[in-house]
Amino acid sequence: HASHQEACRSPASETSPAQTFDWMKVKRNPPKTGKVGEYGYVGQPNAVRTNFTTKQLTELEKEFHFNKYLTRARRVEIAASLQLNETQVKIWFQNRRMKQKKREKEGLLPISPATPPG
Amino acid sequence: VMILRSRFLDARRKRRNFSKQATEILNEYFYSHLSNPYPSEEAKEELAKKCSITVSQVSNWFGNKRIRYKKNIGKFQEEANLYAAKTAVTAAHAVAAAVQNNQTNSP
DNA sequence: TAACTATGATTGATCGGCGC
DNA sequence: TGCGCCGATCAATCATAGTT
Repeated sequence: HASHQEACRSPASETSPAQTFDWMKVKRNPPKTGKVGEYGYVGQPNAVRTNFTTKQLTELEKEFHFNKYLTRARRVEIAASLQLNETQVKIWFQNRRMKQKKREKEGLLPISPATPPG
Repeated sequence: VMILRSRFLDARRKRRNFSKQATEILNEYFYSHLSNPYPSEEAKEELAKKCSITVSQVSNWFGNKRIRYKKNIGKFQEEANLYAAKTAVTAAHAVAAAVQNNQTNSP
């Protein structure tokens, strides 16, 4: 619950390492990735991380190289063909784009240590 | 269980621990900002440069550190006190320097 | 050398914010 | 009011490096 310990303090340098701050209490809600049934959502909120099969990843990767973004229609097709939720496909593409961006960034700066002193 | 792990066997393969001083720098930052160990993009870039690692590696380090710290706070107490004391000394020096500087050139 | 632990990286999914 | 995306982060796990 609430603590009342902070009056005035420098932005850095804590004095009591044993304190528990809010970030240490953060908890993520479990994945609501339920199975998709013909009648809508069915099954329990898959409380665990889905492990995509190599086949699914291969197909997703293939589609990604074709299109970085998906249209609703394409998403439905892929989700159905790969036995995944539309959300999972959507999230996969989202994460894939971020991964792509990170790679482009990484593969450009690191190799250039051109850093004049000062 | 045909969980094809073969997809991994290429990246995480050869991992190198960061240099001791890089870890030192990262830990100093972490424990001196324990109330909110979330460095800004700029701070990450600075840490990355000081540690000679990439910004992503700095992000990974903080991500792992935060999760593992809160997972078992007790296990990090010793380390926490160690760095707390270290930064305290640094802070003391900084204050001393500030005072010195204040006396020599300050209207 | 085996068993165990510490640690960097990967990734499906969540959180908050933004634009439409 | 809702949806998709971005950027950051979480949390679990993998594979390896280091320690016992």
